[in-house]
Amino acid sequence: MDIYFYNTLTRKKEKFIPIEENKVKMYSCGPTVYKDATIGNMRTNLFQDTLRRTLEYNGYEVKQVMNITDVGHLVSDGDEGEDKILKSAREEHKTPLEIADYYTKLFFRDLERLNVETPEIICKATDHIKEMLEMVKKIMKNGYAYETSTAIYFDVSKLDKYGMLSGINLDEQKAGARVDVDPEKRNPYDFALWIKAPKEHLMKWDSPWGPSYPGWHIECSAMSTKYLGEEFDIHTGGIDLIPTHHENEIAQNIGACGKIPAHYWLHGEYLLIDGGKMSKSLGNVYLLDDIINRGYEPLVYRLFNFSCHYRGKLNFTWEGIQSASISLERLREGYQKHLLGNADVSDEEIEDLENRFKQAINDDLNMPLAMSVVWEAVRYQVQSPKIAKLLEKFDTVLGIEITKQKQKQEIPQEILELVEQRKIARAEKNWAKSDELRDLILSKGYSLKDTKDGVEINTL
RNA sequence: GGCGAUAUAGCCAAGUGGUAAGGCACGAGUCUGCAAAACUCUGAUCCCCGGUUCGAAUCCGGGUGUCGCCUCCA
Repeated sequence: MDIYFYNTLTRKKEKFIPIEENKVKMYSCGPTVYKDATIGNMRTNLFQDTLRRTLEYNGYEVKQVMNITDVGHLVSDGDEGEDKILKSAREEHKTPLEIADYYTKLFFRDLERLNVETPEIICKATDHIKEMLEMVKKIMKNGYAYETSTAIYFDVSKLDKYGMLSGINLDEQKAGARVDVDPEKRNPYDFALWIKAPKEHLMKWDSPWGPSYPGWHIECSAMSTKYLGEEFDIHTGGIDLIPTHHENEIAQNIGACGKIPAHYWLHGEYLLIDGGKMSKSLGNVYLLDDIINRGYEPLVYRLFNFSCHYRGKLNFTWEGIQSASISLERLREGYQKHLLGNADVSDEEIEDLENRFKQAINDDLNMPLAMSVVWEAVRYQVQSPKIAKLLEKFDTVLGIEITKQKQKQEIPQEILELVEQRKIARAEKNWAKSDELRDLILSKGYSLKDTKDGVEINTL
């Protein structure tokens, strides 16, 4: 079955044709490890994970590379201000290495909690200084860069076209739109490939231009080329990376080897908070921990993400999380029922569900549509292990651990005794006492359900 | 000012020419002493105006609203 992706480069949905049959090489822009990753960051990672899982579902062997930016990302994308890592180091009284290590660990802890598959290659910028320097030299040699007193800049005017991803037209942009343009820069959109370090700068390396450090964008060009080659299949990232980071990455690769690195560029939209953007100043920045602290398991957030297409703005609300939480529970309960069912379902029926699921994910990762097929399977008119099997297969893409059973909690003896007393009261049809006991148990933090098979006790 | 996205039931959200998927909530029912849970059933003509068409949420034109980027951000 064909797969279609929306390609930011062409602004069209295109049939996916890999360079090498049955193999996919993809590069995913990873985090700058200077602060906690937000649930917004995680949305992008979930999108990328769904992408790779979909490719795997279709039988592709995926080689995914993800970078860890631990140097060079300045406070401003206009190549101004402090390095983000250094800024955090100063504020937290730690070394840059400590900062990077600390936030890298937290990042991967969150990915693991969200059941995100680990990329085949994870590479740190600081481990690839040599490759980056080589690339800068190459770009310079090809005539696409120039030196100033402070940095090596990429000269965007040397390109036939700068702005192919974001659709900006340099002629139409106001030259002075960016404040504080470095007077030595030839064009406002020129960006730093390499930056000369001030004396006290903590992170710097030797180079033909003295002690210096890399610009933000060169790492991705250098590392993608090293691990995936000059041309690979898919490049992913958040939508905000389009106008600067990815645009510059393309410029660098063209400057170095004349090629646009990736054939397909996929970008995930923003997560909104209560209808607006997430920002520190508004105080609405949420971490995965915040969701966990409210008593939800991390995979609830994963399922929540499937309620909307990755190219649409997803609005985060606690109501939405609650909705996803209930859904997750019902999906898992539904799976268990099918597992224990004994009805037969025709192979044609199974095949039909499977086809429609695959069609949905293969159509530019249409997860909301795919979920509707999942629900159809879960709520099928009869219960059958065949459907359970099918759901397990779906879950290789969903990653919501649909086979997971509710944990049996350790119930304290005190509660068990009260439940026993209530059982006797009920047998005597002493409803008043029965309800009194139920309220008492409730006040101690446990809820009761009277089912056909006896009493079910749950913690609140 | 430039670029872009979006407007579908209370909420979230699919659907891009043939009479509106799905989830959550609400309501009703089954079950239960009651409750809870579970299951079943129930709801929208798709921002407004005009046009194209046998036929439009879906195409075109105009309008309005919301949001994002161009400054840090996935």
